[in-house]
Amino acid sequence: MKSQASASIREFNRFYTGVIGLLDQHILDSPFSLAEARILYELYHRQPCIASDIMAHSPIDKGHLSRILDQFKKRALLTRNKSKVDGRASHLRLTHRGNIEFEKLNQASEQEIKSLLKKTPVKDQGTLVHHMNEIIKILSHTQ
Amino acid sequence: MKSQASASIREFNRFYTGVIGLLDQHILDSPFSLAEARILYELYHRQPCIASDIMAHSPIDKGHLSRILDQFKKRALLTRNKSKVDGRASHLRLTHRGNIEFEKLNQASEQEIKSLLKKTPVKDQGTLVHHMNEIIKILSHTQ
DNA sequence: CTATTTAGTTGACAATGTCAACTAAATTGA
DNA sequence: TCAATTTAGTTGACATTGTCAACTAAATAG
Repeated sequence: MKSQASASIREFNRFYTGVIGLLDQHILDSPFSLAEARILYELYHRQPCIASDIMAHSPIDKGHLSRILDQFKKRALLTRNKSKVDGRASHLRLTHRGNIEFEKLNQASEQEIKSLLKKTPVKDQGTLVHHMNEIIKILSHTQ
Repeated sequence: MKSQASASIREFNRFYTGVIGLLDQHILDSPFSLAEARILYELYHRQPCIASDIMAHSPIDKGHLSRILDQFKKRALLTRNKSKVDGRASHLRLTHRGNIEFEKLNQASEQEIKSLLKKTPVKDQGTLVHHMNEIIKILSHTQ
């Protein structure tokens, strides 16, 4: 690898860290932390699931996760039902309210992206998505 | 914008957050936090500069920055010289040791990228960089 | 069955980030 | 010119977030 490549990648990383920062701003106006928003996303898409499913797909400490789930339970966003086949695990499911909260967050995120792209011609938006998909293809073996 | 585009962008964001996480791992083995590493990067490239130059280019609270600079001073990585033209500001410069430390971090980062790409054919590495540069072009107006 | 692994909880704590009040110097503008 | 405002940076107090290890209980392996 030319060392140039690694410099370019690092430049992209700094740039894109900024983009992600901009796009995460909507979370600041929500009742969720970044970690909570991520967990909510995982719950929404994986439910019913158990805590270790989430840990397998999201880099979070199990103590931290356990407490976030407590919080969600207290806020009536989540139900935890002890599994009948494995007494150690609990089946996690979002409540109606939990699903609604996720969808609100999701819509805010969509708005954030629209606002980011409001000066980007639609044609370029398609090209952008293409480049992103290609990057995922090339790097997918690393994840 | 098709809502498909925003879904793709969010998928890329989740994916790339993971990549950045992998590439930042070397910082865990270093004597620097993520924020410190970022500040060190800015200092290295902008020196001599003042604290507000860094704040203008890095999204960090001024209190936080002030304390990180204190730390760097204590660890003999940094000198602070009160400006003669503006008595409020101090000129920041890395010491020899500070520069060395940055270069070590930089090399570790380069290693991290090499290791990430070790299964990626060189040709794909070039293509990857191309896609990254195109994304920067398309989104550069947002930063 | 013992030994180990897995799922999750809890306590203690460290690291990190945030907010506001504050000093001092520079700049603005009537 | 000089009071008002802005800018640069510091400090204290605090909240949030993340990390580590010890622990219970259930499941699984040999």
